[in-house]
Amino acid sequence: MNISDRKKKILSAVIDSYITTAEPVGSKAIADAGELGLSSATIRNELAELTALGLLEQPHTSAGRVPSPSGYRLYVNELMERQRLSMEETEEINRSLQLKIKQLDKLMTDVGSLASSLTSYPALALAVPAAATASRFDIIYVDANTFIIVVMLENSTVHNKLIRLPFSVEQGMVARLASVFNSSFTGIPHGVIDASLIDSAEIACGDTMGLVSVVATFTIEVLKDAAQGEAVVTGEAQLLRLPEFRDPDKAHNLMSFLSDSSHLLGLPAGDGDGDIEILIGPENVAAELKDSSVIIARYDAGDNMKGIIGVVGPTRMDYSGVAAKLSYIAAGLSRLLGAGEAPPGFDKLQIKGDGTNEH
Amino acid sequence: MNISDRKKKILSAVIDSYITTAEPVGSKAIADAGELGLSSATIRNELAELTALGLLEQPHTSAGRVPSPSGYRLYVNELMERQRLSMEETEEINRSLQLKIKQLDKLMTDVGSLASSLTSYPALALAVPAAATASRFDIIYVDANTFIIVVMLENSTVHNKLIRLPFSVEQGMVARLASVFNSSFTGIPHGVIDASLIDSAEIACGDTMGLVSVVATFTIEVLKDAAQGEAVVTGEAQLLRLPEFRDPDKAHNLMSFLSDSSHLLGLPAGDGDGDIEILIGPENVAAELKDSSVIIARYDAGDNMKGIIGVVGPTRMDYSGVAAKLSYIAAGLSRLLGAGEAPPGFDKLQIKGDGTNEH
DNA sequence: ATTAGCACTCAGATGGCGAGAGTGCCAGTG
DNA sequence: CACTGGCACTCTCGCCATCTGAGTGCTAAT
Repeated sequence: MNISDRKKKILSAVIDSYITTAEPVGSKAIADAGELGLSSATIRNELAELTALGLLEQPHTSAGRVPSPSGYRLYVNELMERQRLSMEETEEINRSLQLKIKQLDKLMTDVGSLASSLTSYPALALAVPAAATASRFDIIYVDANTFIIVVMLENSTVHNKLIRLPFSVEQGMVARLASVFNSSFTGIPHGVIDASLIDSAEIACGDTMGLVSVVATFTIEVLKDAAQGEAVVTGEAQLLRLPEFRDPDKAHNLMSFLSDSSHLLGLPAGDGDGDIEILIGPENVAAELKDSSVIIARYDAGDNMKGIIGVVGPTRMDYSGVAAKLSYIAAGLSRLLGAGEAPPGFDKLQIKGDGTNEH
Repeated sequence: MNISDRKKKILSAVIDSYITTAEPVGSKAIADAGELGLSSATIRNELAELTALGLLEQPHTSAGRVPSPSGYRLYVNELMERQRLSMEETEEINRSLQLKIKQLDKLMTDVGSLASSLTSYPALALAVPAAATASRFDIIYVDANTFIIVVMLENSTVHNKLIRLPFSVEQGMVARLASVFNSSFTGIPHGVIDASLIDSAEIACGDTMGLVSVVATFTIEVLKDAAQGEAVVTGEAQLLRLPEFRDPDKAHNLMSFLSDSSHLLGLPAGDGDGDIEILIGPENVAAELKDSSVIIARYDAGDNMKGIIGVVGPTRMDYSGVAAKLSYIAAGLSRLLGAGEAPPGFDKLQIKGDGTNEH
């Protein structure tokens, strides 16, 4: 798409204004701003051409212009100014992250709510499926036929599951079980544990009741769960603040979609660290997101700890501000979690997304 | 409040109808239903008196009647039929609970979403503060100055925290640390661990770097967190389904209130198992809930595992249906978590809440 | 190439009107 | 005396017509 410099400026002006006001913007408003030194008539002509090019849209004949998804795309790809965070903002993020990171089990939720409160949009945080490999087992005896299996993975997360058996097991057996599991099933990637491994463990343990195989089944479940990743959404209420979601049905649609996290697990994937991906309106595959935008940033702190944080909002979004914040959070996460690897700065940030499926 | 039998029937009729339609109900509608064999004029007179008593309200002079909070209170206390769940429903709940309960760390969330999907209202689940006592420690070595402390509590929950030190520690030390913690700090209720205990552990361990005290500080934090209880809210999107929350501002208010779980931790408390508490409109202390109702059920599976599940909705709520479901879920939870204690049936259910702060 | 001017369009606000639902009250009835 | 039929009254809501103003596209002038 090759368009004149002046058109680009005008497009930017429309988008900047629309992003903050959510009102269609007219030629007069742009002329009055005085940035361009052109009369409203001239701008009107340009607006008409931009509309013909599909970069702007007109809600109705006598309204101002509104950016189309392709308009946003162009803006994001070429026009948008990279925003730098202020000292205070970066410090605040660093500080919050330091605190959050200490509680690994609530990490996702916490980082999500950090992102949400920082951007004022609903945020999503997900951990990308990883090869789940156990690094240690613990089995806690609760009563004769109940115990809890605690599995620590190589990615330093801890998972647990309650097991209830139809027969009773004495405490000593449970301890033996734990040690057998520790020697037989650690360091083996999920998926590789098969019947033969279980059999040999059973023999090693002198188990006659099929106990090992029962517990192994549970263990595999735990690993499977862990390998499946995790997704949380926070700050959904933020949606209702936005004029585009004053229609409760629209808001309800999107919120129910978001609250089923399985939808999110499918969504993104991909590698890279610190880079941003922006999906504008119809570029989203899910129908429920067709007139929303999603901005995601990847974090990556070694093989087993990586994922995505992002926000969801209307196509009218502060792309550059949100991208900057998310990118910074993701980079901070990578740095703090990864044992002292080099932190990729915001400068290295690359905006991805080619807009091939513009409509 | 002493009112004629006929008035009670009429009040019930109004409430039943209003609960399902959300429309003010008029005398004719009640007369036409034919349950009472009275003419609309008679019912009109009764309605006028019920309104004078403050049990009903009139949105405007020529509208039907709407139950007032006191009206609901009376209904809940005296009029409401206890609803029995169908065979299918109880089975479904039991089945879901069996599954959910296996993942202790996600228990709250899962039970919350069970309650929410069953009742079609936003649900809240909280674990009541308990005396947090560790039953086992594990320390996982990540690298020379990073490790994870895993604490298992007597209530069979597992917590963990990342520790990063400014100096390095060799792996052997970490193992020794774990064993000292296991012998010194297990079985001791949170709050009792003090400086002298830490000192003696330090000596037992031969620690010269203050390592024990650092880790102990973290441990106490974990215990403190655990003792503080946990609250989750699920299914907030359900609110938007309801006519009373079609106003986005109202919905936003309530949703933001709910999304800050600290508000909820304050709310209920109290003991009892399986019994229901209903807070109608202004009976709620929090201003944000003044025109909503909250129904909660308590579960209690021994000293360390108890809490509350509940739902939030408009005052126009299916009190009896929701109460029955919550009560059943709570009882099931008590039964499944508590090691085989007697399950309190729905028959034993008591409705609490005296409505003293009616307006 | 730009701009001033002008006729035109259309969404949204405003106000009046009628329909309908529901009420309160009164007079009549078993 | 409790109940009912009837009636006048009230008030909301939806509908329609009107008006206003923002914004456009086009044309003619600079």
